[in-house]
Amino acid sequence: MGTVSKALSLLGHFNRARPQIGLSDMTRLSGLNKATVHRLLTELAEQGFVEQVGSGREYRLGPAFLRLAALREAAVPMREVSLKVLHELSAATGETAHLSLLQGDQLSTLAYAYSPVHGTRVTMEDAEVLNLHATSSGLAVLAFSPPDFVDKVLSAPLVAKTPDTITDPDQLRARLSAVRETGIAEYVGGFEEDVHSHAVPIFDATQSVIGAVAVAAPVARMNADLIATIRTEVKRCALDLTRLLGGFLPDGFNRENAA
Amino acid sequence: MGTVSKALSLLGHFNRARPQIGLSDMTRLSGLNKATVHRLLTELAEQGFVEQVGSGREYRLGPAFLRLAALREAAVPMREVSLKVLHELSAATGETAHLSLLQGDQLSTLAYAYSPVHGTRVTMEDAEVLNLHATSSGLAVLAFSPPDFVDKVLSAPLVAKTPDTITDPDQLRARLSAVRETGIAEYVGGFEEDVHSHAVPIFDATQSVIGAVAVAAPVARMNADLIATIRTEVKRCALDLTRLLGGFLPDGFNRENAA
DNA sequence: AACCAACGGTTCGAATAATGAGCCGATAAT
DNA sequence: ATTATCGGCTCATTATTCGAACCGTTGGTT
Repeated sequence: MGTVSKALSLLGHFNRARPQIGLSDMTRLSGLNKATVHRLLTELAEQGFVEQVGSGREYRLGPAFLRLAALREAAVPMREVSLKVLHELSAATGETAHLSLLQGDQLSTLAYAYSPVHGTRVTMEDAEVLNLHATSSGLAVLAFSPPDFVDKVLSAPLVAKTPDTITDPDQLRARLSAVRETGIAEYVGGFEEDVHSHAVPIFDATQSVIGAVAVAAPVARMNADLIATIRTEVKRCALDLTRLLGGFLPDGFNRENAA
Repeated sequence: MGTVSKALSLLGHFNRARPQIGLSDMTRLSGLNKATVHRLLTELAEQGFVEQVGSGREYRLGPAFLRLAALREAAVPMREVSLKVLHELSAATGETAHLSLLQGDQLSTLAYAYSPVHGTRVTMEDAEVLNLHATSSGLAVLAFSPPDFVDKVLSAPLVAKTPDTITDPDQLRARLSAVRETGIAEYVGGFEEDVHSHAVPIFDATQSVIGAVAVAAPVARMNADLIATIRTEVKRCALDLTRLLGGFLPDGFNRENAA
């Protein structure tokens, strides 16, 4: 791995539960040498990608990201576009809709929308990270990913987020081929208990999968009617999003099922 | 300069006018070797910090920033950031510094900092509300607000907080165009008597004005030297704050005056 | 007070990764 | 057909990065 990748991978250890990280912790998290981590953090700090908080000398994400995210959004108004579509989707289904993008071997939630119809709902947080093997979005993405990527993901240790998480690679592969048949992925309680979700992949201009749009509802509310509505709506929404973002369906994608 | 800094500095060449950059252009912009730039961009792309657009093969900022900016936002509240900057500003000027944000047709003070240098000082209270027509911060904001907003504010009854408050719309408009020229607003005794203040607007990611940072001093202490110091420092501080909060100066903003 | 562990940060020879001149095939303009 | 640029790639040279060990400090425990 190159030096730049090492530096950037340090940034991936920040999350909502761990917003600032000390040098020693970062050393442990990254598996790199302490001197190396220190030098990388120093360089990241010089460019405003991390900054040190006054006492304790821990590091946190820097202000540069606000600026660059604004520029990214100005160049590619993905978030704005998807929020609009997600609102429609959550309104049509009465449930929580979200869009997550593939980043490395995880999914990162870009946007989500709630429906005001029900008091109880599946809640999301900004930039939430989803596991590929534990979510319907993950299955949707994996089903249309290159085989070697799937191999890599499934050969790594698969964490059971709940008792219902599938951690057997063969079982997962069977699910993936079902997803390829129908063009839609389904998962019950794999990431959080009592959540039943459906997801459809979205693709970029090179016909590669870049993420998935999903609708998540409480298990208790899921019935045949709702399932039928969700499947129809999430498929249409995913197709819209792929098009709005300038993407194309891959040749193998089942258009009848998709539409 | 280290490799990581080189890679990160490449990202700085993206802006609104130049949202995507080809390899050769980036080579010229950065002054680095083409092979080096290519390798750095490839590594940045692997981590999602840049991505290649389908045709032309140009590079643009990647989706990773959306995620990291959301985390930064969650980790570092705006108030904390501005307090740090305001402390520096009050230390550099020896006077009271404050940041106020536009809320409706008033300004609401988000944060302020005192200097310990002088026994007498201009005092603030938390979440103090300032009138747009009676304060330097207000003039700074109005000067860079949309015309219809200015019309709305100036057509409403303008309260005279002191004998020195300007309540004549035409006179205020003249002041606003002076502010646009210089990039800094000045007001003597308009909100409280014996207070002389300077303010510079700050902007958000869409280049809209969101508030102003100001330094206020007792009239008795204001002299040519102090004015020069304040004008320099408050301009620099406002620029820093705009950047720290992820904003951009509007295209018409006089950068020479701003720096 | 003495001790100790953990912290952030630094040092320096050895190991590794970055560098850059030049080449390649593709594309597009002349 | 020629030429100029483009993005991308190779490889010997070289500069940078790595990492075990070492500081000085802090905070807790005995």
